[in-house]
Amino acid sequence: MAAMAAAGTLACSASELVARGRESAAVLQAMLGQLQPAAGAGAAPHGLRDLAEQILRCCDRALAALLSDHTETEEEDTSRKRKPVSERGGPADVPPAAMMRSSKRMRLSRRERGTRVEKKGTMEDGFIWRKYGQKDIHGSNYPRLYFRCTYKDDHGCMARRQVQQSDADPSVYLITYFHEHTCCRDGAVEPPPAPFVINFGSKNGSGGSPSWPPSCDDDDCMVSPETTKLALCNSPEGDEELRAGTADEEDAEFTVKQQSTPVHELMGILGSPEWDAMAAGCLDWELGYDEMSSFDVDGFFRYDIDYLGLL
DNA sequence: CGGATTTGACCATA
DNA sequence: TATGGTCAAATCCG
Repeated sequence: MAAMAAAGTLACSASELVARGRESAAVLQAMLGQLQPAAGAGAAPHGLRDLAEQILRCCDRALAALLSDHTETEEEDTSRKRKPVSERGGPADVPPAAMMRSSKRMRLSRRERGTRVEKKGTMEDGFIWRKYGQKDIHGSNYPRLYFRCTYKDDHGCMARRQVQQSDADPSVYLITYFHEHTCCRDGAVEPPPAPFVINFGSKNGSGGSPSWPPSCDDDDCMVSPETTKLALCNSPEGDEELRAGTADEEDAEFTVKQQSTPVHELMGILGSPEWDAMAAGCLDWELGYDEMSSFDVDGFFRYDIDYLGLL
């Protein structure tokens, strides 16, 4: 019992670290993208953008794996309490169609926790979501919106999210994620083609290069598929502020403020022994989740973030 | 016309 | 029984 609690705490801590690393990787990818227009002496070495994308994908997978580990355990516990449809014995006059609907209904246990993210100004996260429901929540001024992955049918991606505006600050969206995106694994969905430039540096997106997220005044504004396809697996979260944590761990939240780092500082790292060590660490992630148990995640991300001067 | 969204109903859980 | 999550028919939209 205590071991399970400890494991849960460890998973929360690790997911925070992975999320932080993911933010750093997104910034790194953005900076590499900014190098593109200046092709020549200052241009990003070939393959670095691919590496940045790889880091992002690794972080996404690791985060999803960490979360699914303990949420699936909880699901097992609650599912045992649920009677199979055949045993529920619905009313005799229930039409077959209604029974079919009932059996297809896959509900989350209220005990099942997702990953909570607070986003300011937009609910966009780079993934393509399909809204499947909306509900007025008792005691809340704003309805809760329910989304699932657009590729649920195509690739069986079970990723879902719930979005609700904050009562305290309507410009803040409380987003809770459930399950991992499987739609961008194994090439099910093509990763963004290079070059892909994300402008993280300014809040107003000025500067001429394409920016993420696209400007949108309407709170319900959804990003066009043409735009979103470019970031399917990377989900660059280019908001001025992002807070993330597990939905049941208030104290586990942390804040990441993204800043613009001069490109020349980044370029100073490339090719150095430090960079090689960082790259090797990222590539090792591709070996699988088992290897992560012996990987110094905390040290890696502290090193990464400190070196880039993002904190 | 096909895909996405809306919305009322259904159902599980606390 | 109240509340919240999901379904699916109706509707909207490009």
